[in-house]
Amino acid sequence: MPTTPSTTARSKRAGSQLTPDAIIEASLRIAARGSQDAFTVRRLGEELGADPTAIYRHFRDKDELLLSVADRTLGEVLDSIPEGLDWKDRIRALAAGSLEVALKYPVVGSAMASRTTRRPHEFRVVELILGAVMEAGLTGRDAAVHYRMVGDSLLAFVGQQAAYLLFTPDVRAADESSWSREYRLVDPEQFPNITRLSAELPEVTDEQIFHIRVEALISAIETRARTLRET
Amino acid sequence: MPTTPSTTARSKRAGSQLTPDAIIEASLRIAARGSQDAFTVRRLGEELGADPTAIYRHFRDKDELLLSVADRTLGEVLDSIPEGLDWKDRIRALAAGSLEVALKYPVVGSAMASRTTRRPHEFRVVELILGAVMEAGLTGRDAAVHYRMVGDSLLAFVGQQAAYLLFTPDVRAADESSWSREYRLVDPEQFPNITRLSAELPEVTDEQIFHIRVEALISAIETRARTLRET
DNA sequence: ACACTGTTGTCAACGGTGTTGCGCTGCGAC
DNA sequence: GTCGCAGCGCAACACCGTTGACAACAGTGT
Repeated sequence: MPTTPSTTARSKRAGSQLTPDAIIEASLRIAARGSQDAFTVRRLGEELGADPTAIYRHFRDKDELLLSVADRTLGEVLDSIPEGLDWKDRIRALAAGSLEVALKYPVVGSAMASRTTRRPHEFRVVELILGAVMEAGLTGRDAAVHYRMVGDSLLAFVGQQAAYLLFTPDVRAADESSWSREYRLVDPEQFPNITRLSAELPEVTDEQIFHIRVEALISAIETRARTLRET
Repeated sequence: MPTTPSTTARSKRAGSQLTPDAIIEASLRIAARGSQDAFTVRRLGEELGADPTAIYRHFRDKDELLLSVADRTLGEVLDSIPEGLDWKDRIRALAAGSLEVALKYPVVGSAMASRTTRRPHEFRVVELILGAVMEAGLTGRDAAVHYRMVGDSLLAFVGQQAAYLLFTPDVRAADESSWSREYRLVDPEQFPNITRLSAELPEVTDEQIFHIRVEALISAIETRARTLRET
């Protein structure tokens, strides 16, 4: 059950082949292969050259492993954020970084969309967002609510994008074609707005949506701060 | 394979016990029981008093059934939106209605967070949102992008809330307690902002977050429309 | 030097999932 | 009256996460 060789400094003993770190890294390797290769316990055992069930000596269940893997990727995100940015750019960097790793490890990103890891790196992210909204001028309950808005929104969006990558190619193709095909064929009487915009709708890219959603968060914080300042 | 008795008008024959509609309604009954009762094919067969695999005579696979069920709930949402609202209140009503049915049928809401049903009612939702952003003063590409912002954001948020309801009680308890317990115990040196707000953070309710996220979307549309008007 | 203890990996198996192929049945059409 | 065939039940498959019993082995106390 203990994750480290417990007491003494004999941690370098050759006997223990598998370590939590090795398992996490193997998980990331599988996750990086996207939907081509499902992230299953048996597949993980294969990747480690060990019996699949050996994993249960180091993690209580697959969920705990997933949380640990997610926390590792959170670290990647945090390390990619440069120092010395103002609050807006810090949020932008956090958003961009989160999206990047979520697309790199889709299984992880999608599984974490409505979870909390309660692990070291998560506290750093919370601290970062709180620092940003407070630097923007919010305090107390306002800061708390706006932090949750930013945190939940980023998680949801990033999870949404990641989950999309996990769909089988045919599902994804059907999804994409609907914009350019089916939406062009709707009844103009019943759906005048769709008809009017049928040319523009398929042109919208994920990057545009991502950008505008992040800016919406930032401007919500800004607006609230200005309102407080004026009263 | 055909979903209707194919050719002639003999659709009212008594022989066929199962119909797509009956299956969808049974699915909704199970989904409404939340996480207490998993939404599985076998459970669905039990609910229908039929063999589980009989469902495959009416739906290609579980995913297609899920899309149909989701479209049905979309209808519920649309019917709950009153006439004669201005664009802001229409978006608010759509958001509130979506959240309501997603929490009523968590499995459905969570599964649809990053999907597109490509079914009748979905076109009506798209039309509704497009109408709102155009009434706000956006056109062309601006309208298209902002529609996607609203649509994707609502879906993501509602899916996130629904997914949370599906977690086993112990996972949910661990999640909730983290705010009131663990976040109070962090190192004040390393996490000054968390420490400063440790009293306010657990006080934030889902309703507050929901409200502020929806308003952020509305004000983003408003701001963009004002910018266009001024130039 | 020895037995003991606790950790780590292997193996077989369990209960659960979605899904498919085969055979029966009974209705509607001719 | 007979036939065709859609609709359903049944058994089974492949896959999933997880558990319990067992073997190998390291470190420790006597």
